[in-house]
Amino acid sequence: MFRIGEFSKIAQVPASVLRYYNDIDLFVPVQSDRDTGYRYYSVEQLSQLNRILALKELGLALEQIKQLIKEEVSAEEIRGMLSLRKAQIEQTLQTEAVRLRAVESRLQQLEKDGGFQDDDVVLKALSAQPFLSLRCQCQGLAQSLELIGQINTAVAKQVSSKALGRFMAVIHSELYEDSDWDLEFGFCLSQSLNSTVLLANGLTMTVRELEPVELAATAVRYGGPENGHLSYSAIGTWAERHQYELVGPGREVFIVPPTPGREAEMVVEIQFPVKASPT
Amino acid sequence: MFRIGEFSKIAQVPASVLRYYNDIDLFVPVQSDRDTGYRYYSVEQLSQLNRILALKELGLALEQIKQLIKEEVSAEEIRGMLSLRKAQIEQTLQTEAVRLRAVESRLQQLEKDGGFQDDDVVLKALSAQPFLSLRCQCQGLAQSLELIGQINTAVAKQVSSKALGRFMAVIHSELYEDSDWDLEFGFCLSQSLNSTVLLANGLTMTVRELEPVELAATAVRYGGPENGHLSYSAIGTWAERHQYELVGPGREVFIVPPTPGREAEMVVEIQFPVKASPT
DNA sequence: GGTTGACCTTCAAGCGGCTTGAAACTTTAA
DNA sequence: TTAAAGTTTCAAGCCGCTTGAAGGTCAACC
Repeated sequence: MFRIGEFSKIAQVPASVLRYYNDIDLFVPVQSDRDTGYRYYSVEQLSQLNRILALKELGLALEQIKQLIKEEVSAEEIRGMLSLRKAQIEQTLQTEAVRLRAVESRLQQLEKDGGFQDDDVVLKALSAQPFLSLRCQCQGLAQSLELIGQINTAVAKQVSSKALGRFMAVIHSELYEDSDWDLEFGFCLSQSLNSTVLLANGLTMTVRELEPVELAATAVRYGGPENGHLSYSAIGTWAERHQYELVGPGREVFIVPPTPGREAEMVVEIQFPVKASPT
Repeated sequence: MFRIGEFSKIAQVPASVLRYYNDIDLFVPVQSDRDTGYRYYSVEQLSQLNRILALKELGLALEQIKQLIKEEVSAEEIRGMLSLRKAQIEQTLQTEAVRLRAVESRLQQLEKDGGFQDDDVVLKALSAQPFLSLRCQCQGLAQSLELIGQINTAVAKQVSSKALGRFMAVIHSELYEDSDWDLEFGFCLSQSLNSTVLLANGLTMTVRELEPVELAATAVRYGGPENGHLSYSAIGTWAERHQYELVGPGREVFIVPPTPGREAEMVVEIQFPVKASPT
C-alpha cells in the first residue's frame, strides 16, 4: 500500500493528477481513510493506471477511457471510437503540416525583407449557395459597370429584398486578359427562388447553385477595380510564397457595392479557390 | 459602418468571437454607442481582422498577436516567436504521427483478435540519476537472489537511508540467454555520494550516472522472475506491433523488492529503451 | 510528550479560446 | 403599436489539468 506521494513517484504521474482522476471517478485509490481522507494505492493498481495512460496516449478523452475500462462499450463501439480518433489525427497532421509551411515561409520572408507582409490574405471555406446571375462577355470596365447598374435596378424591382444576399462577380476568364472578360454578375440568395429576372436590354438572369469551395484565399480590396490587378497579384504572390495553387474561377464579393460616381469607395472581397501544391 | 451581425457575416467570424476579441482588447470596433453599447465596425477594419486571422492561422496565441499588431516587438522577437512556433509544430507533427501509428495498430488488433490487449505497456522518459551499483556475471536465479541479499545488507549498514531510492537491475546481456547473465544491481540515489560500498564477498559497489532515456516502453510484472520472460515477450511483441525498436539495455525497478521466501510477491517495473522504427 | 518538517487533505481559482444561455434592451418592418 | 430580429452584459461551462491557501496527519528525533 502506497500513499499518494510514493505511488505518484512510481507511476511517474503527478499526485495532483491522481487526485483529479479520483475526483472524476476515473481511477480511485483502492482504499481511503474515513477519518483523514488519505488515499492508499496498491501495486496492483499500477497496471490499471498504466492501462489508462496507454489509452490516453492514443489521445482519447478521459470520459471515453472511463467507459472503455468500465467495459460499458462493445467491440463495435471501440472500433468506432478509434476510427473517429484516427480521422481526427489525420486531420491534425494535415493542418499542422500546412501550418508548418506557412510559418516557414514567414520566417524566410523575415530573412529576405525583414518585414511582415501580406498579413491580410486569409484562407476560408466558401459554402454552396443559390446564385441569381447573368454571365456574359464584357469589353472593359465601363460596360461592366453599366451592366451592374442594370442588374441592380431590375433585381430591386422584381425580387423581394428578403432573399437577397450580397452582390457578387465570378471571373471566368483567365487573369490579366486586357479586356473582353468572361464575367458573371449576380446576387447570392438566402433562399432559392425558381424565377428569372429580365433585364432592360433583353438578357435574362437565372438561378444556379454556386459550388462550394473547400479552401479559398481571400483578400479585401478598397477602391475601384483599377486597383484590382494589385490585389490579384497580391494573392498570386501569396499563393506562390505559401505554395498554394490557384484552382477554378475567382470571385469578387461586393461588400460596399459601386454607386455611380462613387466607385472609388467600393470595397470588394476577392476570393480565389486554392489547393496546397504537392511538395 | 456595420453592426456586429453583418460584420460577422462578411468576415465569416462568429459575433461571439468579435465580442470576445473586444473584451480582451485584441480587436475593438471603430466606434461603440455610448448609450446602447452597440458595436460598429468599418470596412477598413476588415483587413485588420484578416491580419489577426492570418496570424492565428500560424497558431500564435492571441496575446502574442496582440503584441505583434501593436508593433511592440522587434523583428528579432518576431523571429524568435516564429522559430519557437516552428519547433512546436514539428513536435506535434512527430507525436501525432506516432499516435496515428498507435491507433492504427490498435484497430488492426481489434480486427484480428477482437480484443484489447497490452493496454498496460506505457511509454515514459527516464531521467538521469546517480546509481550505486555492482555489475557482474550471474549464473542463474539463485546466485542473483543471493547477491541481492548481500547488497541489501551491506548498503543498509553503510549508507544513510535518506539518499536511497529504489532498488534496480540493469540487464546488460541480451535477452533469452539461458543463464550466465550480465547484470548490474544497485540503488538509485536522490543525491550523489562519492563513496563506495564493500560487500561481504569482497566485491565493491561504485557510483555512476545512469544515462537518461528519452523513450522507454515500460510494463509491470507481478511475481518472481520466473514470470520475467513473460513480460519481456509482452514488451517484445508490443514493440513489434507498434513499430518500435528496442535499443540499449533494459532495466528492472523493484517496486516491491524480493524478501527471502516471499519472492512470489515481488513487483517489478520493466523498462526498455525504445525508438520508433523508421517506416 | 512535544516539536519539527514532510506529507496529506479539501476547496477555489486559473489557464485559452471560445460557446451557450438568460434577461434585458434597441432597432426595424409591418 | 407591436412583433421579430438583433443587440447588450454577465455568468457559467468546456478540458485536463496546475497552483495556492489553509489546515490536518504522520514519522522521527529531542
